Amino acid sequence: MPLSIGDLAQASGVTPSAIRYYEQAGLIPAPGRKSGRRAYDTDALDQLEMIGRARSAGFAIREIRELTDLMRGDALPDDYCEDAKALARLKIAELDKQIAQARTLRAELEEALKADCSGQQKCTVLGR
Amino acid sequence: MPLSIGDLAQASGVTPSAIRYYEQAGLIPAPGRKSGRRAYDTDALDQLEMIGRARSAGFAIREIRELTDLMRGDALPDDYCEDAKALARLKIAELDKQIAQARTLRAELEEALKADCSGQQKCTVLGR
DNA sequence: CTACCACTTAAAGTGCGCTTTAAGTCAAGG
DNA sequence: CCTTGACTTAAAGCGCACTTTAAGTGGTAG
Repeated sequence: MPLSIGDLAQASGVTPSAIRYYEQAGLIPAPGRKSGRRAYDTDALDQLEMIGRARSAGFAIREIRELTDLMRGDALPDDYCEDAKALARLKIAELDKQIAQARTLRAELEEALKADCSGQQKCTVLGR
Repeated sequence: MPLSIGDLAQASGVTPSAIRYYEQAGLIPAPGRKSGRRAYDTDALDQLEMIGRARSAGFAIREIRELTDLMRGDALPDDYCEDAKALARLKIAELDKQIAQARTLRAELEEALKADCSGQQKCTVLGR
């Protein structure tokens, strides 16, 4: 039994208007319709979750579209296979860099937490 | 010898206008002036690098300001120490979540790379 | 039949994070 | 002296990712 856009929004935490926006932007395929209304099957949920991960990793809508286009294998002749692999490797490298930066920042915050302010005039939690 | 805003931009990879914007937004303190012009010392560079990490981790300018305010220890009575710690812990948790998501996405891309398209009609690099 | 409610569209609006513009200041070099 | 060029300001502009609005379409419950 297919999901309405409202159901999908509920399940995914993405608003209906954002889902329509993603469809228009080509991030998700246009679903079937029941009496004019969008009817999704459950793998739309997986797609939205992946989009969420990519967004939170800082990828732009345009970049995500490049990836999802490839993942759907749309009109992708054999010749482009290496291009697709190159794009994937590029994104992996970006993720690695981003993960490293997040870890550095995490360490800085963790370090700051070690400070002990008890008995001091000023809080030194995040100060030197 | 202090750096001009142009020098700092060169060294940090952040444009002069973005640096002024960060100053106006309260992310970095207003530096001293030499005949009307901003004169930075080298720890401005560290601050910009940290801001860069936080931005790339998806933190908003407002959130970064909260952190940098605390790190400068500005007008922070002892009473607020626990608040500061709570904020730091919150951001650490956000970073952990974000790192986990980035890793999931990385694994998805890595998995896609394992496909072998040679001799196929369509590229399957990022397909099912 | 009526009312409601979730949906539909296209278009306009919003907030963020800068960037660009316009007009002016200042120190150094020719 | 005059130009050059990097700086100064305040204000306007821009692209992105949505959100909101306005007007309309069904299917269902009372």
